[in-house]
Amino acid sequence: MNGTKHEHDEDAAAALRQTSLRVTKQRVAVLDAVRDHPHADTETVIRSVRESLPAVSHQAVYDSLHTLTEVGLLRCIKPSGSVARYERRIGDNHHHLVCRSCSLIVDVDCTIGQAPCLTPSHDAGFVIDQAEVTFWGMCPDCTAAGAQLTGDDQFSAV
Amino acid sequence: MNGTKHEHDEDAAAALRQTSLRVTKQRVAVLDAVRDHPHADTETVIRSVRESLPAVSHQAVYDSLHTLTEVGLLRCIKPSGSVARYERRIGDNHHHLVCRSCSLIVDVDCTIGQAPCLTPSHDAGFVIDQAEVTFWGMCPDCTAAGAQLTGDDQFSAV
DNA sequence: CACTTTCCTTGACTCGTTCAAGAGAAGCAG
DNA sequence: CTGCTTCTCTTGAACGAGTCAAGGAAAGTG
Repeated sequence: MNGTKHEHDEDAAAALRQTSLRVTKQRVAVLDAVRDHPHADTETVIRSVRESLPAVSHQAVYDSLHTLTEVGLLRCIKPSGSVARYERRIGDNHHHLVCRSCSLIVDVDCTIGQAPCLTPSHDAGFVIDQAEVTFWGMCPDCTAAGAQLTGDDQFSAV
Repeated sequence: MNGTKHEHDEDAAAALRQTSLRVTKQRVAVLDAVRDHPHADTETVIRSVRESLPAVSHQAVYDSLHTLTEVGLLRCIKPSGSVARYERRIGDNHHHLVCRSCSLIVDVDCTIGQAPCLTPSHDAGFVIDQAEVTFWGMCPDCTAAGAQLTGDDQFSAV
């Protein structure tokens, strides 16, 4: 295992110093939590942060996630039917594969060429700045387990 | 103006009869409401339905939207930061352009070829059944008005 | 028309998220 | 190092889209 807790903290602190944000232990812990739990939801981040800082308020985590997303240190994704999830892989506009059964999210790189689907057939006069692609399906585990879609999944899916 | 209220009702009723669902005036009204308000949210559907059926409960509308989506008469979309929205254009897996400023949603047809982006660079073993593409940007009106993104928009956007 | 099954009404409730006020700490100037 | 200013965190209440549950109403069937 390379990458100690301390190195993570240093890395997170350095990232924070490059913004105009203050370096607080809460924010460092939130950045580390998201690094350790890819595509984590807020609840997971809160639990993870509390392992090192038992007294953090949920509001501090919400605030940190918002602020860090605003300055570009985190990216927020919200697949249909899911709560907000955060990731530290930013700046490459990669896309996501979401399991309809267990909500597992996996990163996928751009599909065709380097700017896939960035040109809709007509843009209706819009100034487009991002194309977000979400692939829906079943992850290997759920496929193997023969998982069936629940009514709710079907509803929120299509 | 072609397409009277009565014709719409007949059309909606016919669509319902092709499923195993009962034809109720609430469901007919919901179908008509979604036809009349493309990409309408639930609140809009409720208001629209109450123009002809003042006494419908919000629960009846929620139930109808769910059921109609399940049987494939409606499609539900939920862009990040937006509530659920419904549309009657189904079966062609078209995509959406969303204005970051006013939340206007516009349909766009498939982009490259007929099955755009349906093949991620690696599928991580997933069985993929749908690729959902959302284009984010600014609609013509907001661009002309020089609308700036609010902090909140920026947050939920990237 | 009577009966069965599905659907709608009513009203309470959940859960993720946000709001607001005041206490606390980060960073800077001296 | 010390005090000051400003930003950040804690506390606790509130919000809103959506859901749950029980009983009454209406659609479809024979």
